[in-house]
Formats: sequence, structure tokens, C-alpha cells
Amino acid sequence: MRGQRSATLDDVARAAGVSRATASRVITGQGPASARSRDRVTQAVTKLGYVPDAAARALASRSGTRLAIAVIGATAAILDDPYVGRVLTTAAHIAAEREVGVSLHWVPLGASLATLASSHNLGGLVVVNPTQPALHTVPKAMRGRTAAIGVGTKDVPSFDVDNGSGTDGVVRHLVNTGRQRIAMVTGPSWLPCVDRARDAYHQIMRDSGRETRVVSGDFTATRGAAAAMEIMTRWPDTDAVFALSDLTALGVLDGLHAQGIRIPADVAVAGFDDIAFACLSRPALTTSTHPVEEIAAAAARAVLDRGNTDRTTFFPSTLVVRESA
Amino acid sequence: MRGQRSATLDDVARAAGVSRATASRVITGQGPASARSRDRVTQAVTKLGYVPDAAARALASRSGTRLAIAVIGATAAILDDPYVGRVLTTAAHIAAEREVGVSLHWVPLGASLATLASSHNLGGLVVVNPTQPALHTVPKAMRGRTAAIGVGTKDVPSFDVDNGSGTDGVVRHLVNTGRQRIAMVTGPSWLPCVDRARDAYHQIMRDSGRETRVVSGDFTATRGAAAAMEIMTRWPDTDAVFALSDLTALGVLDGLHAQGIRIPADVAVAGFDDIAFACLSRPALTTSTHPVEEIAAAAARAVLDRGNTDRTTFFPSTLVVRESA
DNA sequence: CTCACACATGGAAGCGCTTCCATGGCAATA
DNA sequence: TATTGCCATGGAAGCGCTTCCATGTGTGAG
Repeated sequence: MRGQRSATLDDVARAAGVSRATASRVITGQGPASARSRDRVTQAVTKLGYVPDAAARALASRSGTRLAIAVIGATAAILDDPYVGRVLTTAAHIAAEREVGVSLHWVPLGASLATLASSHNLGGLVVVNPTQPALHTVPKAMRGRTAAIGVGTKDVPSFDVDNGSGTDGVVRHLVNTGRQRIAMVTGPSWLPCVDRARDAYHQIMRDSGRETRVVSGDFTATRGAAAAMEIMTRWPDTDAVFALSDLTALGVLDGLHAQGIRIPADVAVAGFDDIAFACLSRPALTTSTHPVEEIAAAAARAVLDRGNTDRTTFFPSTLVVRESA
Repeated sequence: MRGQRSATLDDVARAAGVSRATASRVITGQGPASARSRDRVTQAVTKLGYVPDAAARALASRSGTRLAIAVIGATAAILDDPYVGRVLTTAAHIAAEREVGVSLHWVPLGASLATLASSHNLGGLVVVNPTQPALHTVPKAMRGRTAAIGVGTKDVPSFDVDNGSGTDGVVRHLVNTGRQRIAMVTGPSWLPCVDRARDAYHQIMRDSGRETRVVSGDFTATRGAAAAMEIMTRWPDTDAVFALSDLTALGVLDGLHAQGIRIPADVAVAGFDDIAFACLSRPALTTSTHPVEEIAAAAARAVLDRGNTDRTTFFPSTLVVRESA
């Protein structure tokens, strides 16, 4: 293509015979410009193959054009779970409509978001699985353009699936289908949504006079398989397992299979999320939906359109009965 | 935290009692600085909670600090496949070691990479599933910091799995285990790697005096299920199906199940990629490995460390025999 | 004791862009 | 014809940072 150095706004302005200011106005579409200038600039742009420099633009306009998605406390395994992928795809979609890009950032638990969020080239920030401390590290200037997927702080709009009622639906189904000794595999304990789910489980167990059996998980399949062993060893008479993630439930299925346990005849298994694979497993997984796309879209829109929702919005989760429970 | 406006390098310099130049040198670690200046600046930085602005830095230094991953021709479904996720995670890892971020970009088939790659705040570019035209749109200035995952052009280092020998291994296994009428489900036809795999399949079929049965796929599970129907309708005596993607193979498994076909008794099924779910399905999937992490790491390193590899590197794929074939 | 040299330092010039502001031209009004 | 007002325009001032260059300051060699 063109020479070594790529064309700048100056080159365009010169080629069009207008000032840089005018060229800028035409290109950004902000501010007045005569039809004549508009034409000449447009022509110069295509002729020179001019593409505005995002960094310079962000710096000058003090508002970037990129939506950052920060995933808190993620291990490498998290992308085995379609979850982040779905958030990402959806956000990218919404962002693309507004001609902004997306970037993905893994933020270790306890790390600061300051570096990430301080950059001028950021148009917005969506924090996935936020913790209070992490959210507090986002600079004031960025607060208005931040949303959380999960349970956030007061000054940041938050979006999450209704883990409580979702869990309620699943566990109630287990109870209604005659299961007596129902175990639960949770997720990472630092996630507030895990608490809500565990609370819901405890509630039902208590109300129906059942004993609780909880082992902690991390949303991975590997952990699910291990949890299956652990559960059947500690409580051999368990007749149902509810995992707070489909991936984990799939692992549980596997672990149970390995022990020669029949599903759902001996033990019922239920998950949470309704991932694409849930209906591909044998037996197909009974689970509860997780409207990730809706949630991610809401978060992305809240950030990009500055929706002034500063409350937490919960999205309903509905039971999907298949073969495993 | 601090006031409305966040601290700039000027603030730090002032607080430390040095010039902006010196402060910059200390912070970037480039250029000389006395121990005294270093201390004072470091203190000022922590005191003010100073975080450098990425946009300004990129603009001034003419070299960004972000690794962009552009996925060509991706549909929303692509993230159901762990593939992109694995690329992303690995790249993010390598990038993080060098304190650079990653960003992900969906580039429609036929779209230009110019806008993406022209930005000064880009440290490198990794193009996934590149097409020749797409690669040609990356500005000269960026060429040196670009790598391809897939088959690229001469001036860009490329990394890919050896689809040819991988396919060879799988199909040969099918042949060796006595399968006679082996069908293949391919991937998107615009991907060169699909050609290589199809060629390998044709080769073996021809060499062993077998007839070829090819239906085209798109790497999704949905398409796999449909392909299973299509294959069994067109060629009811088929006794093996090889899909160029595990996701598709899983779909095939599902489609075959739906028709009451036993696997592997009636029909053997083999995939490609060895995704995490491959061993979770019933029956567990026979497949061939795809060292995505190695490939992505090589690509990321080639870009970040300016490795002058301007050739295509193929990574070996090895057969994994499980239950389905 | 002098000269040369290295090193730490600050001033200043940008990087490529947006945007404020003052200017000038033109049509509409009186 | 003189006055008002509006709109298109260019000049210039940054955005926050890096980096070149010239200036001091202290050290070792002669």
C-alpha cells in the first residue's frame, strides 16, 4: 500500500486544501462544514487511505472508543466455561453497533483496576464477577462508565442472574421428584452469587426437613468429578447432586459414571447455566437457564449509553428438565 | 480516592521536585536517573496514586502496549468452541508477562484490518484464521509486529496445527480398525487448513481404494447433528464419520443417537481438536490433539519479541483413541 | 591544579488529534 | 444602503506523555 509512514490528518487537510480543524470536523461529523469541504475531505481520505489514530483521538477528545471487559479472579480454566465467551461476544456485538472495540482483561483477585481504567482510550468498563475492593479501585472519572456483571457497589449499575430463585427452582424440582438426600456443589466462595444460591438451598432443605450436604467447587468440570467422589464417599446414600454450574455438573456426571452409579436412577444430577453442552451429554443435563446474553447486553448498554441505572437488576432463571434429574 | 482529575506526570514531577523528563525516565526505567530522583519520584507516584495514561504514552512513544487478536470471519457461535478462548487465554498470559494487555476483535470476512491496526496504541497483532486479503490490509508499519494463526502470507510468521497429518492419523485409525465407508464433515471452505485436511482424507481414501463422502460443515455442533442426518440419508451404509472439529463430532454423536444408531458398534465417530468435552461425552470421543496453547504462545511471542520467523510453523497433532472409534 | 569526560538533569519539541475562539463572509433584516 | 446575525473556517492551544539536546555538575586522569 502507501509509503512507510501512514497518512495523518495533516496530510488529509493539505490534500483537501482545508485546515486541520475543518478536516477533523468533517471526519468526526461534529461541527459545521460546507458541502464543498465535506466532499474534498472525504475524497482526500479515501485517496490517502487515511485511518484516524485511536490513541491520538482518545487523548485529544478525552474519551476513548473501547469497551474493556475485566474478569476478576479468573484462572486459565475459566474459558472452558462458555460464560465469559458469551459475555464477550454479546458485548462485542453491542459495542460494534456503536463502532467501539472490546478488550478483555484478566484481573487477579485483589488486583487493582486503576491501570486498566485510567487510560483515556477507554470508552467504558464492564467488570465481571466484581468484588467490592476491585470496584473501589476504578477511578472516579470512570465510575460513570462502568457496569458490573455480578453484585456490584451502589454507584455502579449491576446485572446478574437471579441465582436465588434459580437454585430454588432446581432444588424444589429435586424435592418434588422424590429425592431425599440432596447434595450441593457450590462455586468460588468469594462470589456473592454463590452465597445467594447456597442460602436458597439451605432454606429449602430446612423447610422440607432435610439435611444439607455442601461441598465447595470452582465452576470447573474437573472439580465436579472430584466433588462427585467426595460426596459419595462422605454421604454414600446421596440420591441427588445439584451443581451451581453446568460444567461442574458435567464433571459430576463423569465422576458418578466412573463409580458405576446410574443417572438418574441412583442419583439425580442437576446443573445451572444451561450451556450448549447441557443437552449433548448422556444423560442430557437438567439445569436452569442463565440469560448471559441478556445480562451482558444490559451491562454493555448501561455503559455505552450511560443508562443511569444505578441499581442491581436480576434476570430470571428458569428450570429446564431433561434426563439427568 | 483522590479528586476528580487523576494525577498526571506533571503532578508527580512537581511533587517529587524534579522535571517531567526525569520523572518519565524513572517511571519507564529508560535512561539515567540518580538514586535520589528515583526515590523521590517513586514516592510521589505512590502518594498520588499515579497511573500512566496508556493513550498518551502510546502516542508519544509511537509504540503501543496492547496485543490485539483479530478473529477473521467469526460468527457468534465461534465462542461455543473453546478454540478462541484458548488462544485468548494463552495470549493474555504471554502478554501479561510483558505487562501488555490483550484485546479481541471480530473481523467480518472481507473487512479491513486497517482501522484496527493503524492505531498507535497497538503493540502487536495476532490474526486468527487469516485470509490473504485481510492480511494485506494491515499497514506496513504493523507488519513487523503481526503473526497469523492459520495460513498467512510470506511476510508474516504463521502458526498452525498440522491438519494434514492429524487427519491422516485419524482416518488411518478408522481404516485400520476395519471401517469401510468413511464420511467426512469439513469446516468452512474459505479456511486453507480445511483444504489440507480434505486433501489428506481424499489421499487415504484413494490409496486404500475407498469411496469419499464429504459434507461441508462450519465447526459447530448444530451443523454436526444436521450433517449426521444428511450422511445417513445419502449413504445409509456409512460406518464411520470423521469431523474436522470436536464440536461438530459431538453434534454428529447427537444426530446419530437421535437416529438410534449405536456408536461405535454401528458407526464410528472421530473428531479433531481434543477439546475438554471430548472425554465427557458418552461415548468418549476419539479425536486428534490440537495444541492451541502452544500455537497461540508461539504467535504471541513472535509478535511481542519480534521473533524474525517469517515462515509457517506446523505443530503436530496426535491421535487420541477413546470410545467412539 | 587543569582538562576532559561521563552522567544526571531540565527545557522544549513533538506524537496525531480535538476543540475553543476569533475572524471573515454572506444572506437576511431594517 | 447600513446593520445584525449566523455559519464556515483557520489559528492555536492543548490532551499526557516520551525523547532529543544542550546544560550543568562531579569524577578521574594527566
